[in-house]
Amino acid sequence: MLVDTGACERNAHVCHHRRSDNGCGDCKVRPISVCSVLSLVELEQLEGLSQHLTLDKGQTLFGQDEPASAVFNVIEGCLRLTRLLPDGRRQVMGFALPGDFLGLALQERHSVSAEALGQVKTCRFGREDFAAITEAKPHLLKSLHARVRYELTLAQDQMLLLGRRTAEEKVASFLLSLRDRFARIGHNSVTVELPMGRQDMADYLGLTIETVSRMLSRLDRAHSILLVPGGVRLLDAARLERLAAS
Amino acid sequence: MLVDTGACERNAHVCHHRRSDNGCGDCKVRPISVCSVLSLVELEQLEGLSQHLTLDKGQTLFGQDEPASAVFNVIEGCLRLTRLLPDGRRQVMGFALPGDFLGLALQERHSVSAEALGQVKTCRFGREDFAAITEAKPHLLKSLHARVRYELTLAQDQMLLLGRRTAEEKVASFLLSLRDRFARIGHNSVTVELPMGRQDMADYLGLTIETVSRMLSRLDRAHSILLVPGGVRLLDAARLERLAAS
DNA sequence: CGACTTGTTGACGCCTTTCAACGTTGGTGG
DNA sequence: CCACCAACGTTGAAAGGCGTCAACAAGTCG
Repeated sequence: MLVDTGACERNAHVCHHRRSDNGCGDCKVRPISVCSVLSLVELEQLEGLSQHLTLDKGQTLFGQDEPASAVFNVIEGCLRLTRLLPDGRRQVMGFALPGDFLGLALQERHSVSAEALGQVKTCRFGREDFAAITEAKPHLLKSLHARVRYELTLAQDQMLLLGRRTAEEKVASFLLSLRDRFARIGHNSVTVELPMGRQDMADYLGLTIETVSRMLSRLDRAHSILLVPGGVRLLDAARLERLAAS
Repeated sequence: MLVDTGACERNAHVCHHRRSDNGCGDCKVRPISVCSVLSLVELEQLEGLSQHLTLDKGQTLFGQDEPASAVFNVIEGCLRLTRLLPDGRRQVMGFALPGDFLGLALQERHSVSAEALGQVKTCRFGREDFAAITEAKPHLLKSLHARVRYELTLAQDQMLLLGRRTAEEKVASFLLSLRDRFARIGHNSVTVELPMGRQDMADYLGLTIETVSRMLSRLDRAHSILLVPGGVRLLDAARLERLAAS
C-alpha cells in the first residue's frame, strides 16, 4: 500500500499539449470546470503550464499523505477519493467526475488518495505554477473559493447522511445525487451509470458491501429501481425521493 | 421550529462599536481570526462596518434555510451548528469556538442553524459589506480561502469518523479533538470543558444520548477519563489516542 | 419543596454486520 | 468452443453493537 511521490505518473500517459487540437480552447469540460471563468487570452497562457494525463482503471493519481505536487482538472472518467484508517478501514470521501477539480484542499500533503475507476483523462498543473496563476488572477481564486464552499456544503450533506440516515435512505439518496451530478454535466438519463463497485458505494455510505447489495435488491423488488449491468434504472424517482427523506 | 429572518437579532444585544475600548485594535480573538491578516489601517476601515452582538444561552444566531444576511466572527463562547431532517432527526455539523468564522459557505441561504450554547459574543458584518471588503482585499480572500479549505479537511475527518468508527472510538476521538481545539485558542489544560450537552455530542457523533453516556461512563470506569461537572479530565490521553485510532 | 431538565443505567429488540455459500461475469489458455 | 479461475455480486443464517424504552438520579429554577 506504499505510494511513492510521483508513482502515480509513472505508468500514466503524459502529453504536453501544444496549441494543437486538444488545447484549452477545445476542452470538453471547460464550461463546467474552474477554467470557465478564464478568458481566451488567459487560456492561452494556461496551455503551456498544463499537461494531459491519462490513467487506466485502478491506477492512482495521487496517494494519501503524499506531498501535493500538483492539482488536476478531471476531463473524462471517474475517480474514487478515499481515506484510510491505520487498521485498513476505508472511507470513500467522494467520486470525482468530469469538470471536477482535484486538489482544492491544497494542503502540504494530499488528505485523500485518488484512484481511477475506469480510464480517466486529467489536466495537470504543477503546484507552484498553479499557485502563481491564482495569485495573478483574482477571479480564478474567487471561482476556486466558490467551489470549495460548495464542496463544504456537500460534505455537510454527507455528514448528515452518514450520521442520521438508515441503510435504505443512504442508498436511495446516493442514487438520486448521482443522477443529479450526471445531469449537471450533460449526461441526462433515467438510467444512472454506476462507475464504482459495490465496495466503493459501501465505503462511501458507511455500510458493508452486503448491506448495499441487499438494499439495491430490495429497491429492485419494490420496482423503485431496475438493476442493469453497470448501472441502475430509476423507475420510481418520486418514491426514492420520499425514501431519501431530504 | 420556524425561524424568521432576523429573528436572531431581535433579542440579542447589539452594539455599534465606535473607536472605543472594544474596537478591532483590542479584539481578543484578532490573532486567531480571519482578521489576523489585516493591517491596523484596514482594521480601522472595518470597525465602522462591524457590530458587536451578544447572545444568551439557547438563542439562535441564524437558522437553517434563512437568507444569509450576515457573517460573524466568534469572539467569546461556543455555538452549535446543526442541520435538521424533515422528520426531526438532527445532525450537529460542528461547534464554533472563539476565533471561528461563521458564514464561510456564504450561500444565498444558511445551510445550518447556529445556536448559542452559553453566552456568546460575536462580531457581525453585513453580507454586502463583507462581500465588498473581500473584493477589495485579496489577502483577506486568500485567508478565507485557506480557512474553508481547512474546514473541508475537518469535514472529511468527520466523515471518516461517522462512517467507519465505533461508538467508543467516536467519543474518544471527540474528546481529543476538543482538547486540541481548546489548546489552539490558548485554553490549555488536561481538563476539557464540555460546553455542549450529551444530546449535542450524540448528534455530532451520529449516536444516541444513551450511547454517549455509556461510552463516557466506560472510559471513566477504565480510568481513561474522569467525569467532572461541565467537563472531562483526560487521565490517560495515550490510551484515548489508541482508542481513537487516528 | 416540587416541577422540570439533563444525565445515567438496565433490559430488551432490531438493524446492520459478520460469516459463509453460491451465482455471475470476464479473461485466459487448452 | 469450453474448461478454468479470479473478481465481483447476491443471498441466507446467526451474532452483536447500538438504539429503544423505561426507570431512576442529579442538578436547576420557580
